[in-house]
Amino acid sequence: MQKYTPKDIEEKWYKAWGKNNLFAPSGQGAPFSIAIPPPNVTGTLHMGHAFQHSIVDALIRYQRMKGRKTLWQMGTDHAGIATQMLVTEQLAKENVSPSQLGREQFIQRVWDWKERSGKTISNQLRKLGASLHWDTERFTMDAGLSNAVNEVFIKLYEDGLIYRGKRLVNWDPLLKTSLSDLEVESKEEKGSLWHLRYPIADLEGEFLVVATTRPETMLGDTAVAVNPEDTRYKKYIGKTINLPITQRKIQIIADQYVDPDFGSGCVKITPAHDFNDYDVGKRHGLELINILNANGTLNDQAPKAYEGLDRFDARKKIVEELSSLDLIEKIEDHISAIPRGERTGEIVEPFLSDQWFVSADLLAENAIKVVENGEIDFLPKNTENIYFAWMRNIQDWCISRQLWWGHQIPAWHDQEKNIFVGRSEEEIRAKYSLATNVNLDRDKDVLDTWFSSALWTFSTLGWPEKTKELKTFHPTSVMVTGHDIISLWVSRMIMMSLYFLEEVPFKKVYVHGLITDANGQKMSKSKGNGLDPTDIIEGISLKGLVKKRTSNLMQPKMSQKIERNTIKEYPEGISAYGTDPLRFTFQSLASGSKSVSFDVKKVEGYRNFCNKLWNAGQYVLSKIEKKESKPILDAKINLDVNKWIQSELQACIRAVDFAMETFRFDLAVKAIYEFVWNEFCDWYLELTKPVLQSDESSDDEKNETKKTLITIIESILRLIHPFTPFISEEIWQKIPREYKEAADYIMVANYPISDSTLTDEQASKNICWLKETVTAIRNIRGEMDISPVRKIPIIISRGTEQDRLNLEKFEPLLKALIVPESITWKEPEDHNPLAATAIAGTMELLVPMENLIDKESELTRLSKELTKKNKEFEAIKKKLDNPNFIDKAPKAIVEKEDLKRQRLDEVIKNLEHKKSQILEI
RNA sequence: AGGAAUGUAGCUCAGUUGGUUAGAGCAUCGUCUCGACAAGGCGAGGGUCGUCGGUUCGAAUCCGACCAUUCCUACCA
Repeated sequence: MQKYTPKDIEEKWYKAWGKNNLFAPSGQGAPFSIAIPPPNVTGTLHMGHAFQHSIVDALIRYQRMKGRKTLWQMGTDHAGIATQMLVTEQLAKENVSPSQLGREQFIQRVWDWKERSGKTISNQLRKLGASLHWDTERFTMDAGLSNAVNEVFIKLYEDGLIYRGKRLVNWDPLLKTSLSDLEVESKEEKGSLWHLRYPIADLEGEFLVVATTRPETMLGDTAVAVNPEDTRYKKYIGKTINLPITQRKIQIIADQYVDPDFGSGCVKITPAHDFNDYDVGKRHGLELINILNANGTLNDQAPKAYEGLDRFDARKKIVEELSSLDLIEKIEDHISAIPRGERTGEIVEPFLSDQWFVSADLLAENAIKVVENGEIDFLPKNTENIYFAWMRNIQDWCISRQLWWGHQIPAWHDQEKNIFVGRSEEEIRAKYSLATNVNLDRDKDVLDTWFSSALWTFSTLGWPEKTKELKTFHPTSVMVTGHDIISLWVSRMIMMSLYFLEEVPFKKVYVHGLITDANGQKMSKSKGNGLDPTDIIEGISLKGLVKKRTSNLMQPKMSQKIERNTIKEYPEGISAYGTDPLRFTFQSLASGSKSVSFDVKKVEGYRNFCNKLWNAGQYVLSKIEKKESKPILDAKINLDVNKWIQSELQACIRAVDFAMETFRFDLAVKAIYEFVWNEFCDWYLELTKPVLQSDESSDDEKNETKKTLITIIESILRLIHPFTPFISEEIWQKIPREYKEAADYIMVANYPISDSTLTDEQASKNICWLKETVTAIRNIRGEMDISPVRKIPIIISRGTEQDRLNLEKFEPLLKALIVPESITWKEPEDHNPLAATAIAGTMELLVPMENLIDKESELTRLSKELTKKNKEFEAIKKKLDNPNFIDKAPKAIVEKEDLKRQRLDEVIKNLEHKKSQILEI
């Protein structure tokens, strides 16, 4: 028999599905669509992607099997900054700089790179089993989407929602581009606070002390501000400062912004290099002195000695010079939040430059409404707080980037700095009747990548054309994403879709957690704790893993530590667990919590589960022969075991449906896991063995059992398919056609629907009795170290009439599961031998002690059992002794408790009796 | 500073609207080649549900305070 080997069964099916066009929307059901959060075209699949796409694929496959016309729209984005950086780095290895190459050639290089590497992520998604519709794959830079971007830009400009202006923006001096607020990360870092003495003009020897974390910015100071109420400084307001080094004179002004209790109560004002100072400057009409070049060096506004110096070298020099002038009061250690570019890690500077902005207020207003009124639901509900918080305090969005890779802004400038926005130079010339001697230059900036991503749900469906796809699949059904992306992307999609289509982009936003390592640490290259989903699917040696984690480190010093940790955590590397177990693990983690820790041990557990399912499949298939299908399929179901497992299956289907409706993927897979392993494998399969093997069971019984076996496993496979597509397809394909749903592939078979007529409570009760009885005997075996194959005599005592009936009915099954030497029924009044006792219901199961059972161990066992039961009894007694409980609690509860008390009382008396009997020996 | 979330077994997490003895996986211990499965079977141990108070007949669950951790937003130069 073939062993479960994920690799052997996973590779072939994806191709088969694709060949048969199963990824394309089909059928007449209500549309269900999801737009993939576009991965970076030059990127690779990371754990977050794998997690996210596993969830989406489960949703998509579930709805597809439910008969919906299902589209999972594939596409990638151009990731302006990340991709431009990457290609620049490649060029650097050839000792070529982008400027040497020129804009056009550089862009060509990026396209070349995209052609080469763009397939990596697609292939990884295929490996993951993602049932994406590849035929309509889109890319943010392709012609159609670029056209959509232009249309949106032009319309927003014409409607007055896009404007251009000189503003202070976040500037990355390495990339020499602006960044939006959301692309800047501020973290606390150690630094210094320099307290500078600024000499007051005309007052020899008097100073104002200002503090700063960036001394070099003093070269751009145009004022010193104090609080107007500050009595210490009132007298200086209106006077001037001789700004050291520069020899400029700057005013002392009064502004409420200054906190008199912080530091000296004096603040240097540098309007061109600080966001707060910018506002102060505006209020007071201060001059803006920009002292920086785009690359972070000082410009000609700085004294000659400083011109051309890098900002941090300038800082050192300023401090030295001030120090030699005795103008430094003190230097303190200081921790402050340092803003860094998300991609480059470079310290971002507030920088004065011409930029394009989307004014956000109007767009935000509508976007807030649709979430408030429930047109869009966030799941889990509280994630909408992130959305509201950002939306209600929205700032205008800086959309221009000084990059080459991206959508070039469709605007032209003439000599007089007039701006013309349009589809092309020709169109503009015609529209504005510009003479041929007017020179037009195209704006050099490109748009923020998120500008094109904001159109994603509709641009990928063909907008601005009124396509059939757009009509059918928009608004999309769900957006699945991480909470870190709500402001950056989700909110902007909502704004754009509302403005341009007057409908929401999606009806639901499911926000999943962030994948961390097994210790709850964020996975990162620099910590060396990251995992590549491909390595979990295909396996990797320890050596390979160490190499992966330690190569291209920003801090090579970490290398040894990373290696040690890796050896400790994965001494054997990672074995090839396969896609299905990885996917099942991700589902089990999707509980709605904010962060989810990923442990390879979990994958191992679910790999074992897949193995279990595999073996169960083997067992069932081995019992079914094609040629006898007729009597099997015609069989009527009479046996309790068969009715019971059907009931359990129905309950499981209901649980899965409920979980899927509420986006609790963890509960969905848990329901399946428990049903398959704990009921189907542990009990049902074992119970079919005596029926199928025994000569005493009739052909009818055998046939109905075979029928049930195959029915249940076939349903299980369809039930589990959205979560583990490959193993389910593999086993399902081996089931002879006549036993299964009419479909060529399980992927497009119908999803199981729960059928309440298949629920049989009496059968379930009876099987429950059987399980309890078996468990009780197994407990004695286990505790008494009696080998499971050794035959033991069993006496059943104090049983009810129902117990006796059950015993009769299930004797063959009991015999198979508990391997008794004999089973004897005794009436309560009969004398019982000394025996080990177990309780099932109120019935006593006795295993006579002779030669089998040790007195001491049985006493321990009885005591343990007694303690448990007594504790329980006390708790119930306490309740029932409370008159308030009897009075106020619902009758049903009180009766239930009372019944429990009676039963326990009986059980305890029996146990005590047994104990005293043994003590007497 | 403001906002939000989390705290349940050694670890990672479930626990629907308050109502049996608070569950699972992994880890631990004992035991078993029993014809699907040692990637397994069978059995066992392990928890004052962060702390304190309140509401209630009854609280892991509802309310308040506190402690701890995490995230987001804004940062005082």
